[in-house]
Amino acid sequence: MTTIRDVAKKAGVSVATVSRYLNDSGYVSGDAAKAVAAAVKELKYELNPVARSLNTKKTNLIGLIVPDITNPFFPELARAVEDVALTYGYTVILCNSDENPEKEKNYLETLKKKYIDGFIVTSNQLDAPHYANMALPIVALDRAINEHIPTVASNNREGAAMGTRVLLERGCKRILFLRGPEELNPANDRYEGFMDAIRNSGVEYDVVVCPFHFADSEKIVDRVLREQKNIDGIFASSDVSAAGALKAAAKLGIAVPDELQVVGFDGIAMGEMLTPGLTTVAQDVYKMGAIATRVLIKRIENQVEEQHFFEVPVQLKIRGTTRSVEK
Amino acid sequence: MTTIRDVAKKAGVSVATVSRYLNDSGYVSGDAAKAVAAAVKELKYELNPVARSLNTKKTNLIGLIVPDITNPFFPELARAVEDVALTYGYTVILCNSDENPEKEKNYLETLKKKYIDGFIVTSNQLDAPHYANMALPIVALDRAINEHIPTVASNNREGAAMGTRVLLERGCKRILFLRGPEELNPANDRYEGFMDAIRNSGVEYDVVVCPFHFADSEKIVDRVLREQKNIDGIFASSDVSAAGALKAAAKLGIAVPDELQVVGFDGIAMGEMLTPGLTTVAQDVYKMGAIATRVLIKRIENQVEEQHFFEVPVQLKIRGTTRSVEK
DNA sequence: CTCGAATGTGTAACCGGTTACACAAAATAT
DNA sequence: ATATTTTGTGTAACCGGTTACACATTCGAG
Repeated sequence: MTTIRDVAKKAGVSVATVSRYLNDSGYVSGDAAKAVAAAVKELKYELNPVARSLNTKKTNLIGLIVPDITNPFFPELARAVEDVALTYGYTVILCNSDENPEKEKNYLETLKKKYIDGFIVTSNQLDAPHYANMALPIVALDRAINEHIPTVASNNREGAAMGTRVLLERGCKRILFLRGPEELNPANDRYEGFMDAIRNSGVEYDVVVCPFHFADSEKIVDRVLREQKNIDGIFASSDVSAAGALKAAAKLGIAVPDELQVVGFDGIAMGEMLTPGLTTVAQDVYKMGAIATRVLIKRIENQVEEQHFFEVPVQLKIRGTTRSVEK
Repeated sequence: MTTIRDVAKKAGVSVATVSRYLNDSGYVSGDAAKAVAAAVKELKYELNPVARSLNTKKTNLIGLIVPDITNPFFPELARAVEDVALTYGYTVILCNSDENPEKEKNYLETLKKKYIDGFIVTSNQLDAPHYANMALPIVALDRAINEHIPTVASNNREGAAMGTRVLLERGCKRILFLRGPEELNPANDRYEGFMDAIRNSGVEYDVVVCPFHFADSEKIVDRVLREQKNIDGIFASSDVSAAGALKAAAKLGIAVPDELQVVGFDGIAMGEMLTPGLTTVAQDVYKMGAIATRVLIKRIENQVEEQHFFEVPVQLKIRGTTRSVEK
């Protein structure tokens, strides 16, 4: 392995000059630069990033902490993070936290020791002490807003209001809202948005807490639909729970969208694979990931960025689980 | 930051002794061990892994190269890799290759310089020169088998035969096989399996090449179904293309499973969210990822492992896109 | 009792970079 | 012409570990 000393010797300069040349820092004369460049080329020298990291405490590594990459919301996010990171010369470490604070903390600490440069985090415990003392650039995604941590999120509240209006405009008279887990910020925002839209509509509604999980949602919706025969619209806080609802409806022989209209939230790819296609409030997950990554890298590279909160607009995707609007 | 020298001083021993104690290598007396342990505790010493890596050229990092994490087949794989890696104290770097050899090569080289310990690769270019000269532990997943690279894969051929038989047993008289891309090994194996089962059945069949992509598949199947009205069974080489086929059938008003039965391959979560549920040949993706990771780590840690090929059995999941078997 | 092997420890080189600092030469200001 | 600043370079310390090697002691075998 050729080292910087080999290069220095061959170029007839000191290692300091070579290092300055390589990092474009400090003064290097034209002659020296030429000599070093030639030596680098001739020796096929490649800088050892680990040795560099030992000094600089930087690694061009960023951590992406998600609850579970298996949740269909996250792969696209990961993809965006990876794409943007690559553009800037960074590499992504994937961490599944299972929403487990211990696991999360463990990752944070282990990777910090490895001189990781920063984290993009999807977590609902951003206020936990292990984040406060972090002293490392962090960007929060989708969830939880903390004073000191920049956050990228969809306008969940407005999005949920939009989704609700889709059902209202299409004549629903009794709407079931599948509220997400109460400990999740975005789920709460969506609940607020639903309430915003439903409150003055005069339409009857019902709220049931339902995890973002297919089988659980199917079970819950099955029960509710059996108990309350007159429900003609469901707004689910996630596409996965919407899929569960559709399944339950199908098993009960309830026709969608004729007897029951369904709207989801998220915009995951599965939505259009269903038949009928799932009407949904689509988040621009890729964009969220891309923004988060850029913000993080800016922080890592000490560029000033005054903005702290980045809201990414959602977009309605009207598909087959709702009827056409005019009566 | 406390260093090994601080610990040595406090414990009244040399840095070599501390290092030996920490690494459990060489001789360390009971007294020395106790003194060092106490010093470590008192100083809250934590070893700097980057400094260590500079010497050992190991980082406890492994790379996972997938074509695209967004493809629903891969998140579960990534999850398995991550879970097992964590167990052994390794961390996972995620790389999306887009099947692009340049990108792949670039990752390989960049990360090798960072002293990454090994790679798990899902690629169809394992014979490419950049793999041959790698001199790093690699395990191949799902695709391509190379003399020197251990491979973990499903028994695609037998699985495809099983899937085909599902249609045959249920009385299909004219089967359409959606063959995957010809450059993918597993797709070819599935084709062979299909042929194995169909050849002597006397049943008519048709083969169409179809990428593992929803919209493309829908388009292709739509065309074929329009042209050939008598198709009563479709075996798709992937669940995503099966979903496309179902969508096409629905749009054409063809009833599944009454007029047309469909079987997929992969066993991704989406399959059960569809209505009717997708009958499929399920791969045990999690297991594949877990095995691959264990094999890789064994290699990294120089444990001998004679076995080179690991076949993971597939499992039939009979759901609603096929009828019950008895006539 | 002698000797070779096993046990235990420290010094210093090394992994491969970065960078503070000292110093010299050239350019600019006075 | 002198003082000051800018430019350019090298030496050596440093980042924080690992480890080859030399050396000392203890132990069991013969």
